[in-house]
Amino acid sequence: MTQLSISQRAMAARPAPSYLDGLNPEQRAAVETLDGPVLMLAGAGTGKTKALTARIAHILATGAAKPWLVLAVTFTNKAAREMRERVEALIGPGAQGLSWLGTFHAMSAQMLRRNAELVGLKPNFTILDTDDQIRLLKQVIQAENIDEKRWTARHLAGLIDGWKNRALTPDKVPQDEAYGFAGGRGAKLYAIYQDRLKVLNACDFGDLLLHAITLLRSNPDVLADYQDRFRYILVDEYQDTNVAQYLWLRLLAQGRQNLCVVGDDDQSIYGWRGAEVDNILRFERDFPGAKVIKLERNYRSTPHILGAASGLISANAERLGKTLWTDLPGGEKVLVRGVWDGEAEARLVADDVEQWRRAGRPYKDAAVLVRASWQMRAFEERFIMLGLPYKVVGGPRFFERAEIRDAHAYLRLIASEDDDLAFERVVNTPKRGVGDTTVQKIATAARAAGVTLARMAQTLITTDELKGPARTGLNRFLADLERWRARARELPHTELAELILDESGYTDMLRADKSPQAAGKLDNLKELTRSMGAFDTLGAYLEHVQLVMDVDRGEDGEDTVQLMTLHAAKGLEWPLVFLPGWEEEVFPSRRALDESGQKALEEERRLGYVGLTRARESARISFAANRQIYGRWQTVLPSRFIDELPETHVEAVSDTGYFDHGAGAADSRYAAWGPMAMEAGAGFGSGYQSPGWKRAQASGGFGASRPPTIEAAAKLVAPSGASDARYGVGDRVFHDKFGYGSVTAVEGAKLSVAFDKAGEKRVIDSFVKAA
DNA sequence: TTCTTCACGCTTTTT
DNA sequence: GCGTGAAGAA
Repeated sequence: MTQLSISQRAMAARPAPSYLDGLNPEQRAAVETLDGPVLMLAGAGTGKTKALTARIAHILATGAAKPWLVLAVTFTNKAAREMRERVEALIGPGAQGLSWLGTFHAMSAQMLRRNAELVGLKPNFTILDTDDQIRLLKQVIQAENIDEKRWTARHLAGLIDGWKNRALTPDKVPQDEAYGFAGGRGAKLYAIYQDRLKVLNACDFGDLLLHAITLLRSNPDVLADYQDRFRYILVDEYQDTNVAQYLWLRLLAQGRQNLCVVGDDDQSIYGWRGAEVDNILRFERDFPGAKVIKLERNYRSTPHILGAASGLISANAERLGKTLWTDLPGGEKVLVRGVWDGEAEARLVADDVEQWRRAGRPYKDAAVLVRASWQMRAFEERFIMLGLPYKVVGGPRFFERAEIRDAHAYLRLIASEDDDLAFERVVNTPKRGVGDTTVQKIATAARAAGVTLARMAQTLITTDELKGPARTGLNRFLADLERWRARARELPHTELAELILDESGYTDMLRADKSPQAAGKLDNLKELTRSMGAFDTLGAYLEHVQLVMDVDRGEDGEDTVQLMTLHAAKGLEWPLVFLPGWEEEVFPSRRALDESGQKALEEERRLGYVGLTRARESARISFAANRQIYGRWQTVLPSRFIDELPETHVEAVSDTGYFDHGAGAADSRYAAWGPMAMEAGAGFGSGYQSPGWKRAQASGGFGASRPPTIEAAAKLVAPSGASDARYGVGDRVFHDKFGYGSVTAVEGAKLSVAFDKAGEKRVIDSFVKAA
């Protein structure tokens, strides 16, 4: 008798198993509807994870299936970890043996390791990350004599990823798309790249899924085995699946049709990396007889927040449609505030946070969610100035840092000497006199002889092919590798890593580095050796980092304001949420709109919906009049999304204080916001429109090198005949004939102005007189 | 081989 | 405005 059936009997003895406690009728239906396909449409904050984990608990506890016969797929390792923990919390040891709970990629890798030969790989294949992928593609492009400045490896990598997301092998790439790269050689390069991967016994992330599909498609016995094995299949965040993942699932689910997918079409925000909202919109057609269960009761946010979010998302056309409701009390309206510029916005947010803190609330209950990571800088600067504790979530990932990748390359070389990409990465890091020319020489010879770089290097140092420092350096490098491999047998892998970093001169190189980042890099390497300690062997560690590009650094529990992108915020929640930068061009992002038009606009809107629904008690949107983007000042307009928020749930407030023009403004919502009113034609008083000068922006404005100041703006809107209005160097001016310019010198009433368009300087009398 | 200088281009991000 | 990356100089 297994432990499972004991706990099962214990469960059966009780009328209502505890994992069903506190579930509402819809959630309960989602848990207990076990036969046939199920689509759980779960709006934000409706207890989706709770229902999903309870469903797994239910399957296991009722004995419907053994844990190893349940396939549960997520997108991120974090989600997989959380799911496992929560199922364990619900039913205890019965959850052990959930060996098929993980990400699409990890599950694919698991299948491939068992049957690697069937797709032309060896079972110990390596998994390349984006960086390896790009370096390999660069080689392919060079080998084909293509201008790599015109056609970058990064661009090609993007195309290939896109094709792989759509499960397109090189022969299936549509003609017109292949023509988009290097004059029609896109598909050919893709094919060459795939050949190179095979030679290297390597996969990129897309390959994991693609090879798994190939494995299942071309081996009916393997497919039948998995179809039979997986009694129940569960998929989290179904709205984020791409075509390849859809095909993967369809193959596996075809047998028993016991597929339960959970998602929210309104929270699909990864279209740009291949996610197809269509998959969830189409589910009922793909799986006839599917039961659709909607979770609409929200346990997270106040009615005002839900109202604002619902109003916004209702502007989208392609929706399955849900109406979130809550019986939580009213709370405050969503605040919308206009500010002068990004700095003022950061000041405003920081002030709010301090007030929140003074009211006895913790910092960690507040989050700032931005559209793009460059927006974080202003907040960080302000927070640092005030000594306000904050934490950037996401950002450059630990395992993608150069020093960590270098260390890994050394370790990979110890584990398998034929890892060419690793060899190339560190053969001259730190510098040992083995430059590009030498590496090229080795690579050409290795390719010709059909051996690995390391092996060819070994051969070449015995000949006279290489001379001087190159030969000495390479010789020492190879001898080092040999010695480390020998030590690897007796030394624990953490100590081995330290030894390698020391003896290779890598730590010395960083110590000699005077740049401020060097110290951090050394810390990161320490962190690396520490995190290796959690694994028994070097091999186990490397397998882990290849798939799980994240390290559990256990820094939870710190009381800090959370600063992150909207994308990173999905699945999280806070009582107080700031949503800055709601301006056209920024959010919705102009780039997204340029690239994918209406489709992108809807996705941006969903992003706004995700942002709003993160808030439990208070959501505070803000927008600026002037924004520094890539070091250039621009005037910006409030986001169209602000207009789409239902007024009944929104409170518009001004914090500028300087430009309160009240009822005269075009839209009372922006009443207090000077520049907007100006743009809208509300005017700043009769004197503003003086002959020849349509508009004089404050210092700053278009393309200036310093931010506009309130004082300068006030000066420029001085009453008519204001020939005495004084300008400062750097002020922006606009002239009918010459367009925008900036003041380079002031002499009495004469201004020297450099006009942007004309590219020349002109001296003009004063701002009331046309030049 | 390595150091220096100029040009370019720039979201979101997981595996 | 800044970091990367490629081409020329030492």
